[in-house]
Amino acid sequence: MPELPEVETTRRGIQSHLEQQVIIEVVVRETRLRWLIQPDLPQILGGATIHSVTRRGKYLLFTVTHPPHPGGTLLIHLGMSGNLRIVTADQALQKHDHVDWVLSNQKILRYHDPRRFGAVLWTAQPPERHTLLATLGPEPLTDAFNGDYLYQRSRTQHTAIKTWIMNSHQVVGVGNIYANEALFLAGIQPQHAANSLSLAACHRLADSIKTVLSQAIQQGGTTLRDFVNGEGKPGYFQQSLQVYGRAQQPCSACASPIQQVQLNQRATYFCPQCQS
DNA sequence: ATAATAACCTGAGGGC
DNA sequence: TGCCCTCAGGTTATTA
Repeated sequence: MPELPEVETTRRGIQSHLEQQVIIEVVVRETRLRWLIQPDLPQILGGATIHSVTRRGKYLLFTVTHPPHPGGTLLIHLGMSGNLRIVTADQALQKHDHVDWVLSNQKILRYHDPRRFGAVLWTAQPPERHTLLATLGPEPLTDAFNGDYLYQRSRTQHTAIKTWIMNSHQVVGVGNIYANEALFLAGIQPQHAANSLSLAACHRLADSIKTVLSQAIQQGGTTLRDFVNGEGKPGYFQQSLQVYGRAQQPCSACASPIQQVQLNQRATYFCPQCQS
């Protein structure tokens, strides 16, 4: 469910409630996520102080210190259906509320994930060295990601450009909704081979990815069915979607019917007139 | 190395 | 009401 804008929206919503707080207790009700939650996580985190709440791609990173014990980083991924909310103790438990972090300010960070594709992982290493983070591509909203990078990296890649930009080893954070939207904005057909794009097209696409993701963050993300931010409220970028979920509806620019095809098992939407 | 596919899960919605 | 099918915002592991 959550792509970069939804994860960033979550981060911004929970950050101020967590930083400098001590973790009083960790309650794990379900350990079977994408990877099993390690059994000693409550012991490791009990008494630790949360220093910072940052993001790398679609991962949230909670840096904790625990003197005289070693510190480390809690990594949380929301998968397809996860969310993190700040709640109070009187908030009734819902089905699929898998983990609680009880904090010294009386608040609780609550992880909810029906499909359990998400992850809650602990690493004592610098987080960028963790196996899952070490091979990630650049952040799309930094200068390291630009048209030149996209052009150079895609020269040997015959896969569809939409599949390419959704690959976190090339660039992080772009999921199915925003891949569709960015390609529409750039005027590029999703099924074109990545190595067939001109340098100019690569620049348009990199710029479009930055624009779409930035605007979505400003609007608090996209709520299709169940995304909620740290306060439990939905985003509203869904009102700005130009192609995603709009099969057969008229293109906002030229009124041609939006087409839907399947690309690598993912629903793909584009305007056959505006995107070439 | 590259590329496509299977797999991990639950829940919602449609057709009958 | 219920059963069966398809689909869903992600990513890794496996297979050609």
